[in-house]
Amino acid sequence: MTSDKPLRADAQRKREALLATAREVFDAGDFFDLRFDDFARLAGVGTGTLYRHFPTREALAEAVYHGEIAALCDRARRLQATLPAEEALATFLRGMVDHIDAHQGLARTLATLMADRSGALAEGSRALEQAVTDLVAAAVRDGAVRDDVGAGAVMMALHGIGAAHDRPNWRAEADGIVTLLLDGLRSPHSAQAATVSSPARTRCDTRSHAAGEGSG
Amino acid sequence: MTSDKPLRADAQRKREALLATAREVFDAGDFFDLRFDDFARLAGVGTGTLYRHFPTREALAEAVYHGEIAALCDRARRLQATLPAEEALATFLRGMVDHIDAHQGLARTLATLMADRSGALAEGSRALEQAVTDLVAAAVRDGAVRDDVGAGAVMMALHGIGAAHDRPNWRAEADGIVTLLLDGLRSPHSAQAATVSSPARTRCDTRSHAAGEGSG
DNA sequence: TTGACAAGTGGAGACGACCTCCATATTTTG
DNA sequence: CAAAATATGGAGGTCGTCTCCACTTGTCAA
Repeated sequence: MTSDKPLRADAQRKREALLATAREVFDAGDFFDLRFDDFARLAGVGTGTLYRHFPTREALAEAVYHGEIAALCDRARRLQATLPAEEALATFLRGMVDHIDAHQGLARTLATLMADRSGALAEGSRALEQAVTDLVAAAVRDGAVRDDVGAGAVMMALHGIGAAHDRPNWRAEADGIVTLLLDGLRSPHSAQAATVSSPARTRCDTRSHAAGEGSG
Repeated sequence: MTSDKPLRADAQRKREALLATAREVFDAGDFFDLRFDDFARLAGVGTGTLYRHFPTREALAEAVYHGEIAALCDRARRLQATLPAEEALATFLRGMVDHIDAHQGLARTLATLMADRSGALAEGSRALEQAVTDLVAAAVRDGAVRDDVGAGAVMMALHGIGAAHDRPNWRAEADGIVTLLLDGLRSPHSAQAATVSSPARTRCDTRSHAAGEGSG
């Protein structure tokens, strides 16, 4: 699908130029402030050419995103090959935060795109998701991590970390959420799960509520 | 700023009409597919009137969002008043998932808006954030929850849950992430033994401790 | 090298959404 | 009731998006 027809030399060159420019603008976080036409001029091509290569803004974003994802998946694989499963997962997640931190603009752009119902990035995400799934699955197999919560939850959390890029205290909070995830994953459900939802405790509650939950 | 000048009777009526329409469209998830002008026609007002009341799409969204937030904050306060801190937090988070689940369209719209750098919703979010912060703080005071991870991380996770609305397995994953958060929050890092001193919970705690503490 | 065909280019201009402006209508006040 | 203040609505200006096609550039066979 990606290379059905070999591009002509100049076409390839223009395409690269567009991608390079896109990457820059992406990283600067100006992706949505820039008229799409100006984009072309900035890359030194005509509007027609821009649209020929990338029919929509999202298509362009997707192309940039693709490389990004590939790198991250690579990293996941390397970690999984060289570290114990649990540690690989932890390192990967921490690394994701570092990565997003180092590419705020890109993160912001991706967040915006993800929110769009276009789903242009959904496909690209799938690869990343597979990597995360593998990491979690390995940790589960090791018995280092509970098996009643899928990797999807972790993906969702990553999603949130990326989406919340503009929070003033982002870095600390992102680290916090990763910590919570990892601690939460270390199978507490077999031992202490009863703490909150157990009948034992509910009965005890009578003390405080009575008026409690009736009103949904 | 919200009510500097008392609106004229008809103005108030039009405003309500717009808000009602907005709420519908919001819930249907069509908020961004609809031409802003058509919005006016749909509510039975002219474009001029629409823009007079809500200068931008975001302003309109913010107005809708505001009521939503108020309701959620109310709920948080009620829970906090009637349940032990830890349970209040847990119930609130589970309830948030229910709420978002029941209002997918709204969730999607909000996610899109949040991603926008406009920050139009930042102010509205602040109230919700305060509510969450209070819930967490109370749980920390009770010793039911670790104190080295702020409420911000929880907000970020909620953000993610809302933002990831279009994942096929959304509900299960959202539940999963909440579970991870809650389990992660139950102070695994500072030993729970030290916290029994908290007066509010002590009386009741003896029982649940007896049930859950064995494995410490 | 050269000719001929395929592949690609670029920017003028059609299109359509967003928003402003003001003549007119409605409410409130004296 | 008249006048003043306030609000309405939609025609039309503005500006970004995207299409279209006359022209340029690359490729390949002889």
